[in-house]
Amino acid sequence: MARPLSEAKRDAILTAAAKLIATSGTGASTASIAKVAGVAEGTIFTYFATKDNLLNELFLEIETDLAQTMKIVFPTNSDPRERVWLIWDKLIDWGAANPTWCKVLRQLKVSDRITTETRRICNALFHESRDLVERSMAGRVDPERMTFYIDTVLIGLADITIDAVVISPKEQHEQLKRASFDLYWKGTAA
Amino acid sequence: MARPLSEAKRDAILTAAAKLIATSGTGASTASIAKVAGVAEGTIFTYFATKDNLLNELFLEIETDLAQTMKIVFPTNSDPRERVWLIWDKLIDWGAANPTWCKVLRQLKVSDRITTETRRICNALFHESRDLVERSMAGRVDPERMTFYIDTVLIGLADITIDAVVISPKEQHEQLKRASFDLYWKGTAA
Amino acid sequence: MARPLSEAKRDAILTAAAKLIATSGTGASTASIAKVAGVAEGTIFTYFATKDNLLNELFLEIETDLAQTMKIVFPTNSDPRERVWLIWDKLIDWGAANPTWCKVLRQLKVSDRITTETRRICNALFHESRDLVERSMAGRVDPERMTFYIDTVLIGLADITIDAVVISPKEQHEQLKRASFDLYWKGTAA
Amino acid sequence: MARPLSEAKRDAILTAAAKLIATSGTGASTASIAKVAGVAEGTIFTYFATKDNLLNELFLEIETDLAQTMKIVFPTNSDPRERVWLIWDKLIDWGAANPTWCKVLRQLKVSDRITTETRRICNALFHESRDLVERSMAGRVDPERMTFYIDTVLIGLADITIDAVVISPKEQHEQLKRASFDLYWKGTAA
DNA sequence: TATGAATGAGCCTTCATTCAT
DNA sequence: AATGAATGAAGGCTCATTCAT
Repeated sequence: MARPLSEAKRDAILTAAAKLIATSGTGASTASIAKVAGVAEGTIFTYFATKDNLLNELFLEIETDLAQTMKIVFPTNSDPRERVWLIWDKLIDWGAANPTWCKVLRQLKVSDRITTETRRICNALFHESRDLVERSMAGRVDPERMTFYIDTVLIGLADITIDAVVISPKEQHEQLKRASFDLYWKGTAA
Repeated sequence: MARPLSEAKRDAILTAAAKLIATSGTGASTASIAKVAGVAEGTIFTYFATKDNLLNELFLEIETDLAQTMKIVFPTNSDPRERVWLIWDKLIDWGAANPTWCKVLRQLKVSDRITTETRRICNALFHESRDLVERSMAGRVDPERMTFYIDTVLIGLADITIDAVVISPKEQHEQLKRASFDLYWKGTAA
Repeated sequence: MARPLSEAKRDAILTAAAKLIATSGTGASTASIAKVAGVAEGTIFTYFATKDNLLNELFLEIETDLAQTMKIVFPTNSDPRERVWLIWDKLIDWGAANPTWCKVLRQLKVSDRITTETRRICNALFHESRDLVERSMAGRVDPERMTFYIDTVLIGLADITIDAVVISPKEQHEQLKRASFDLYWKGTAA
Repeated sequence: MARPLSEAKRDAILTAAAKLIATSGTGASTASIAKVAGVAEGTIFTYFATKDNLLNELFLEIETDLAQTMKIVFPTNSDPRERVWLIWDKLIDWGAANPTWCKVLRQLKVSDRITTETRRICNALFHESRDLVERSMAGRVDPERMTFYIDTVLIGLADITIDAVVISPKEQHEQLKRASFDLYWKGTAA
């Protein structure tokens, strides 16, 4: 066999792409990505068929990592509030720890180069965590509003919080996290 | 230089730009914008020095319109909750009425082609309304959290709601508006 | 109105393309064509949507010129042999006078970048001349072989002769022309 | 360096190249050739130094096969006409049996990637058959026209006939072969 | 020797901008 | 001022060839 495809090189390309897309948007050129990744311009296309493909894979990669982060084993006897809090905590911390990825996500979410298929797959990744939240909220939330409060507001509010966290000094992170969670928990009560 | 002759032509260009940027992002070509606007390719550059300039002007234009919408004369004897509700109501309605502009805003907010100067000016536009909200919330919100709840969450949650409203059937609009306001009002209480 | 599209520039591009395709085939780069034509690389695409389009237009242009050449007004009382000879004469002379175009034709005829539609149009150009030949040959040629002798052999033999003429010294041109015509005329007799 | 180990692999590459060049011209990529041949991309370059080298070898291979076909032992007491006919017969049949090779030949003949040296070698391959034809034609053809009729027209007319045969239903092959031979034989008579 | 990932020059095309009309 | 042809610097992608395995 010849030189095998290198996972390291693939990652270098994705990392370089993330770095550049975070600051310049999807307009970042494949040439610049190759340069930052330390590979030849053509090499990008042995790992990704097209630039759009690269963009979609990057989106998938980041969302998968985020979804992974949210898969939590709850302590026994934890109450609903604690459970949602644990997820919230993880979510915001992930954002604070991966500011570049957050910026990339914001860029890619509004890009028409991410296919509906990719979006569908990503949504599915969060299915489990989502249902966990729903079960934890059941009973204390108006059922008519449940979908909106979980699928739209939860993710949205977390994004907002992450954005705020990323540009804040570290000592305020916990405070912001608590503030947004409080708002969400109190606000969603029937 | 004096004001360009045709205000109508300038508007046509901005409208065309909005339409195209909403769907294709800032990558929409000046040629395509000119075509949709019904003017020659070169004409764009008699109204806007560069494409970036056009983008910034468009951003400003939309934000100005939105800020205008939020300038409300409150009924005498209206209570704080009612006041914030009125602003909320206007905000969401504006989004529902201007879905294209909302999409444009989402694109431009994450673009590095909008200068910090432009962003600064836009922020200033909302100063008055912002203070109005602050005065209405004073007393019932933890002062430490006030800034975060107003400057970050209010706008952010409104955006989220607008996005949800835009893709929903009309008969759900009021419901969503109420749901998000309830969440915000109850959630921000100390 | 702005600068009008320049027929001269279009011709310069086609001429440059012909020159380069004659020697390097359809692989001649658009950049090299632009350089030889004395225009910017981008200008090619204001005159031709794609390279394939340029290729097809070039093919059409050359074939049209050749078809024009073959539209002859015969002297009154000219006999069939003389008529076919006059066409033959024009055909070979055209080839001798336009060696570059001949080479281009040879390249483009075997290229899959010339569409069947273009080929159809070109065939139609020669319809009139073709029928003239058929009428002149009627009676002295086996009807079963007529199509083959006209549509396939006439054009083919002329091509062969032109190729030979192009690489021969001028004083042999008439000789070669006579030789191939004699072969054709005698050979096709029933 | 000695002969590469696998003659079969070399043939597979040449066959694949022929198949692809017949349809796409010399622009067929070495990668696509490797794929069709069932070998690795790099393997092509252990058998052929460059793509141009592969092209030239392919040309040589096909022409050699054709030349082989034309080496005929004539029946004793065969007259001149019969001899030329036998060669003609073989020539056209070879074309009908090898349509892909014919298309390749047409592509390569007009390509500047086939060196003059390769062309010289190929011409030499047909020397014997050519002289056979010349001897058979001697006496009944104008000596001044002999070279043109044999070196240019014979091969050219055969090509034309082959092209026609290849696109015709099988039951017309003999007819076309006779028609073109008749034309040639009668046409070349002094 | 065979493999196929890696390379980077080069290709066609797009596009913001300029400028002749 | 308005037009749209002209420009040439990128951009995404392909490909012959090299080279590590």
